[in-house]
Amino acid sequence: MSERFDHAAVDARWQARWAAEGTFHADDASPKPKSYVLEMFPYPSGKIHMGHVRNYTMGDVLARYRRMTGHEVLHPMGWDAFGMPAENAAMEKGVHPGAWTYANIAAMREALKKIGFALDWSREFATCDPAYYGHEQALFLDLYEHGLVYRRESAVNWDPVDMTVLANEQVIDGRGWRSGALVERRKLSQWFLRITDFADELLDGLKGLDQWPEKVRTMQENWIGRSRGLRFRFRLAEAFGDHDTLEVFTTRPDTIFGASFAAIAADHPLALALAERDAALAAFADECRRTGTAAAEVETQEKRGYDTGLRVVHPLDPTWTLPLFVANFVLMDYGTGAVFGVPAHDQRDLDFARKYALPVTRVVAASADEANAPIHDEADAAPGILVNSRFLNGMGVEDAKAAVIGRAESEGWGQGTTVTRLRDWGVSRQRYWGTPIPIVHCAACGPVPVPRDQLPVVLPEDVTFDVPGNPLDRHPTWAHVDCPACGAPARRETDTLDTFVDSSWYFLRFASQPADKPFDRDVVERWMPVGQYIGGVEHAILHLLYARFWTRALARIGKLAVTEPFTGLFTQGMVTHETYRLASPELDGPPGSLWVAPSELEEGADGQLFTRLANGARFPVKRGRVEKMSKSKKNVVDPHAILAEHGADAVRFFMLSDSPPERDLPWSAAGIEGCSRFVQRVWRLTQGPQADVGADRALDREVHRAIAGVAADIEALAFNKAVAKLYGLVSAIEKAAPSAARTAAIRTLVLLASPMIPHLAEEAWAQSGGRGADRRRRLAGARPRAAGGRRGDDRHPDQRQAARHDHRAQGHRQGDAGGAGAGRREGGARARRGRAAQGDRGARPAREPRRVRTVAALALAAALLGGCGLRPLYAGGGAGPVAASLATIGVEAPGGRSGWLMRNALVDRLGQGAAPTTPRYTLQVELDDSIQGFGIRADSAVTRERRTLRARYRLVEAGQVLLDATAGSDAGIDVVGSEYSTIAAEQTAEERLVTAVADQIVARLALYVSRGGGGGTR
RNA sequence: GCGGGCGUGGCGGAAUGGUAGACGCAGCGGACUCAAAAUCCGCCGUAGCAAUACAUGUCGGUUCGAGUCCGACCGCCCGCACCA
Repeated sequence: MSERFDHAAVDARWQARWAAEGTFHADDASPKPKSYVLEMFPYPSGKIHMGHVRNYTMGDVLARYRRMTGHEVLHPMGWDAFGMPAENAAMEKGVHPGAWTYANIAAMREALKKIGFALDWSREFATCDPAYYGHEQALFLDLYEHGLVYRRESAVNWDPVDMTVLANEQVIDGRGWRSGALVERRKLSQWFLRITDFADELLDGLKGLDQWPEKVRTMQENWIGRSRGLRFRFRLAEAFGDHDTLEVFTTRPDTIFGASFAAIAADHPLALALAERDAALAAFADECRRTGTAAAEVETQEKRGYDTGLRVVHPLDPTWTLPLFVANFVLMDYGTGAVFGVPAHDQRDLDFARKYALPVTRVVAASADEANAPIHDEADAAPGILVNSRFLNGMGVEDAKAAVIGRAESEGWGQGTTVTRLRDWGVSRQRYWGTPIPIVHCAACGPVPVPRDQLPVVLPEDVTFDVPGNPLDRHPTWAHVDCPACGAPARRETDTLDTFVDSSWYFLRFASQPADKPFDRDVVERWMPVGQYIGGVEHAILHLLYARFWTRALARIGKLAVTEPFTGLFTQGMVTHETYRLASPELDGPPGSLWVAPSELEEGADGQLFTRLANGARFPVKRGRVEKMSKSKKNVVDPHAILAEHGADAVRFFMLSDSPPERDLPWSAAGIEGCSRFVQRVWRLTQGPQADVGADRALDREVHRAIAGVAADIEALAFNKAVAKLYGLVSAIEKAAPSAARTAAIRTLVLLASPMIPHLAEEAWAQSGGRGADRRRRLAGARPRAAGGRRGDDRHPDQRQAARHDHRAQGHRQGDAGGAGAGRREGGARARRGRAAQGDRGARPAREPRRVRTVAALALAAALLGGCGLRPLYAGGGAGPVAASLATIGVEAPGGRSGWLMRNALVDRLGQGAAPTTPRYTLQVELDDSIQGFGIRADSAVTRERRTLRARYRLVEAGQVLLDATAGSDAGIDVVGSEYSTIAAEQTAEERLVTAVADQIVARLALYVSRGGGGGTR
């Protein structure tokens, strides 16, 4: 027997059934808790690559897991279909961008279906469909009508290769993010979205995104770059043309008496005006512009300036003037494009001052005594008190800032303000393959919105790409329309929207897609926000910031109540692969042609790698670094071939194995083979001999441990750990003799592994369904057992148990004990911050109320005790006689974890900060700790463990035993509630048991002591 | 320069402050087989016959106990970068 798992047949069978039965359709009207799991939708380049497979597998495991734990899951897929590659293909191959795109979509859709993702394909759409972008045009007009869209002439980043404008976010090191070409500056009339209006909101909103990676939040914070300071005007000593003042911005108004020069950017209006009369200045400014963007080595660039000869008047002393420079380090884009320099406290200003022999005056010092401590080559940025600063002397830096701002405002020469690095979002693109901007330009009326009933403005099909530039511009008829306002001949806007607009709201359209409007608000609000969003960290700023902005903009204009679109964000690592190069010193020179693809490798008997050249000769190959898969390095592995060979389940499993999901995953042939073996092992278990009778307590424990561990790991998106636990469970089952317990364990294994290897799981489940007690027909659509019935008490079973324990133990520190336990668990939860996969409404608050309820239960227990007439034995408080006696007891506990916990618990309860140095009494404690499994095995669902801790303790004085007694407690651990119900770690139970037993012991000791020590030993 | 992250076997990586190296890969030995594939069993940080000792980048500290917490340093990765 031991037939091998036939992945080709099984994969196809279940994929067809899931599609036919609509297994993964999300029901908007479901009463179940909603869970929206989303992976960043792909650009339809034509091929799926391993990065896609990894990304979507992670989301899929989570979606399937959520479905099994009783959630109504929305897990959609679509296509980010506008963009330049389609136009490039049109230029290179002569195909229409639309035809190219849709062909790619078809190919990629089939590929994704072969991996068996639990997607709701009924919601699929492509952003290049007028049925999508028409609604986008409507939303654009909504924003336009609310003043969040405007048009202005502006210097733009022009990509000369792609012949389009780029947003600041798309310029990387002075180059286009896609083409890599050096970006030029041009003046164009552009449409802008007022994202800067939302800078504060977007920044402040980050604080609430505690399930986002810290790194991404920091990147967005830095990108928005908010700084507070003073904006004020210098008066020019002599006016120049229209210019009689100069506005500057500073974050250090406190240092204003340390100013020794003012400087403006080469593009500053005043600099431009001056340059018209001064050829040398014009030349200098040109030079600044040239080096301005291109220089990556900005840090090393020399600080240079050009003295304009003008002087500005110090705002706090009309007799004091400063020279005005044009300087290469001043940016027109930030603040006002003008600064004043304080050399003593800013390195850049110091370098500049040294070069041009400007005065350096210290105005902040550690103390008044050091007011004239010299500044050498390093500016002093340390905080301190103000010196050499007239009315500011003696103030702290913050006080001085406030004082200067206050004075500026009262005297009217400046005001406190906030400046951000963030610019408004330029969305105009001179491209064909994008969403047409729904505006008509009329000579008489100006820009006029296209009336709603004329939307969508559809792209013309008959376009040519034989010459560079925008085909819409040169289309013979498309742009020529009558003005919607006055009827006169007018011209359509021929720019299209940045494709980042398309991806700024697609998650809303997934949640609701009526034909007549962008989305149905009620339905969207049922699903949103996305509970878990998964994608690459390369979108940390652009896409994620724009999507947050767009969502907030819709909220501001009253279209939506949601402000943050993504509650949980996870950024997964890349799939990498070893690289291989021809090993030849003489060929080491020119890069590019030396890479060897893995498929071209052969391995010699000695382990040496080589490749066959065209003439059949062997050529040695050396291993290179492990790098991101890329065509240029030839280290790409095509998912199609791997899927065909190993099947979807093995590939999925590999994507989750070994590396933590946030880190890079090195692809290896050996690794995927290992996963194939695992799939076959699981299959063999399901096909092997089964037994109907017989218990196996040890195996039960392994199963329970696996259920708890796998569930917790999936929740935390720690897939590699869940995989390891499944391996462990498989090993344990393989080693166990046939029994009813083992048969049940195999069924549990299938359930546990089903989110990862769904095809095998469905097949095995269907096979066993005929004989098992549970006749659910479709595993993927399975409802969790008893999920509804357990909602009434979402505390962990252990905690219910704990409450009973404390009741029994009659402890006097119940609150402490319970509180400490809860606090520890919370700490652990925090440690996994940002990964806890519980962003959906309803799920997240579980932790807090749980703790509150536990504490409340303990308080109730204490109150009941009081009502029974029992009074605390420590009536005298910490200074009472009982307490004093207890404090003289030295504790001897056994080693090991339980021993230490017990000793600490006792020392704590005996009122000792630490063990007494000269104990009068000795408390000897022995511990007996055991765990037993028990439970109802009938449907393998309800099974419990019981952990028991017993202590024998003796109180000894000078070798004489005064008291010899036992204490004990136990905890039930309800291991299987539904397939995935979580149990607390057995260690947690241990800690609670220790505290309970310690309470008993101390209570007994206190009773003994309070009775004067008589009363015998029992 | 600023911000963030990370240093654990041959490799990917485990480890609520509690037996470091789970699990996988690679490797070694064995079983089955005419042989191979597949599968199964065992070994697998370093040194040592062994008992044992030493081991989580380095040096300190906190703790009964530190890979984990704190401080300093070294190294690597990522992001931003003349931001006034």
